[in-house]
Amino acid sequence: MVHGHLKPVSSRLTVQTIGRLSLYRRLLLEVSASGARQIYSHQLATAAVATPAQVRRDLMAIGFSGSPRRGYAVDDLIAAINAVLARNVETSVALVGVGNLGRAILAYFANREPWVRFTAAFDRDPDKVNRILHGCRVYPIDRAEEIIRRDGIRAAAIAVPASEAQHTADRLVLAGVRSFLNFAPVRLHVPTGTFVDDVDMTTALDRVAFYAHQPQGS
Amino acid sequence: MVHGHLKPVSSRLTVQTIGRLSLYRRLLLEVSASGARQIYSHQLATAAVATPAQVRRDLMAIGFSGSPRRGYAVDDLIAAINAVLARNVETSVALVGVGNLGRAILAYFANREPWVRFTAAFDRDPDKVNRILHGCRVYPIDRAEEIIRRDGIRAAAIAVPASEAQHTADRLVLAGVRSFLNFAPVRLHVPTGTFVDDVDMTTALDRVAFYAHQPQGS
DNA sequence: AGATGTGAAGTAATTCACAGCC
DNA sequence: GGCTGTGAATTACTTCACATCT
Repeated sequence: MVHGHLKPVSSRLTVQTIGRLSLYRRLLLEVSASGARQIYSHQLATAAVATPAQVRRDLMAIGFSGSPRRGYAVDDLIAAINAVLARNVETSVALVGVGNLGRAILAYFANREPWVRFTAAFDRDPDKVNRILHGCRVYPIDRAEEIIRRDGIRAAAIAVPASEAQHTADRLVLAGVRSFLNFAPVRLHVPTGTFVDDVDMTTALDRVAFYAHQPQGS
Repeated sequence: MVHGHLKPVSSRLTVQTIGRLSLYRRLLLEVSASGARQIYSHQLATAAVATPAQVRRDLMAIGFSGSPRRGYAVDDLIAAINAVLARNVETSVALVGVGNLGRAILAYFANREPWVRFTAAFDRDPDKVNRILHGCRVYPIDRAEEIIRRDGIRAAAIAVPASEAQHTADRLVLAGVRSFLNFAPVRLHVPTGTFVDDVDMTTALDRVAFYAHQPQGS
């Protein structure tokens, strides 16, 4: 779930379009690696479990055109999505909370998305500090504001316990963070213009449990 | 993101209502622990970062009524949500893939949601098998069908590499699983009547990176 | 007075369907 | 012929606004 609000952004780029562009890019990178140079909207739609019209709308939203005969040029499309999603620069992300979940996040993203890098992690526990985990240095939490300001970090992942999440977010906002990946099972209150993407595994598991009990079919 | 599709379920219970009910329950459990017996829609809405009308609609959808004078009875509401979300029974969930992420999932959910339990985990690696992690026994992947059938498990979390996710899902569907929590960064193709909730950290991180670059405000 | 419950309105997102092009 | 691009239609979701109740 996404909240934190009000980012109409350049005209027609909604949150869900951004999400699907991320998915398309991932699929296209595989397609490209497999050697294909062109792809049709219906092929991309099948891979993305979406409709061809949806794919075309999304590509229209970023101003990317295909050819009626040959579809979309795979590598050009990847480049276009790269340009939109991260402005062709590497994004630095901070991580707060280096528990089980935080470490799994660092491991998961190490070398997975070259355009995003966890450049600093923070934890309150002195035993965790000053190590390097999966290429990311862990600092004491008190240095968060200083380092985030120094490095101009504007995105952060929150992997602290639920009870500390709001306070953590408040501090990070003051330090200049305006985009959050929130793993804590609470909703964060943030100022207008700040983005929050909730990765709410708790809610997700509850939904899965609910549908497991629904009578089969329909 | 949620796909897998077509669960109109009992009239007005949409996927997002189910998700918010999960959130409300979590908030209400805290409210209840703090001693409050009644709560107004606007209070719950503030905690959930939603509107009061949304909260009332959601509660209407599960047929729960409050009193104009005193709002909603906290414990009754928790009970009502429990009845809807998991039919008041404990849901058994299988985990496939006991890597970094899979282990973090087991750790994260251990004792977190009493109404859901990871009762069996599966992995291909013989070194991981036959241990008990956070109360969950790890079996060889070849025994998945057998054990899922035997225990009547209908929900599963997929935490295998992207390249194996579809194949894993196919096998689980055959064994009787009809609701998936998918952590792999791919979209699963599943039969109608099967539910998939994607916990797509990759997409989420890309979104966060995108909004980190958006000009501040609005 | 200040809540709830809800029809009606509004807004957002998706899909249809078809003109235009290769 | 079969694809793209897109206005129009549809569907889904949220919010308004007010009658109703205590």
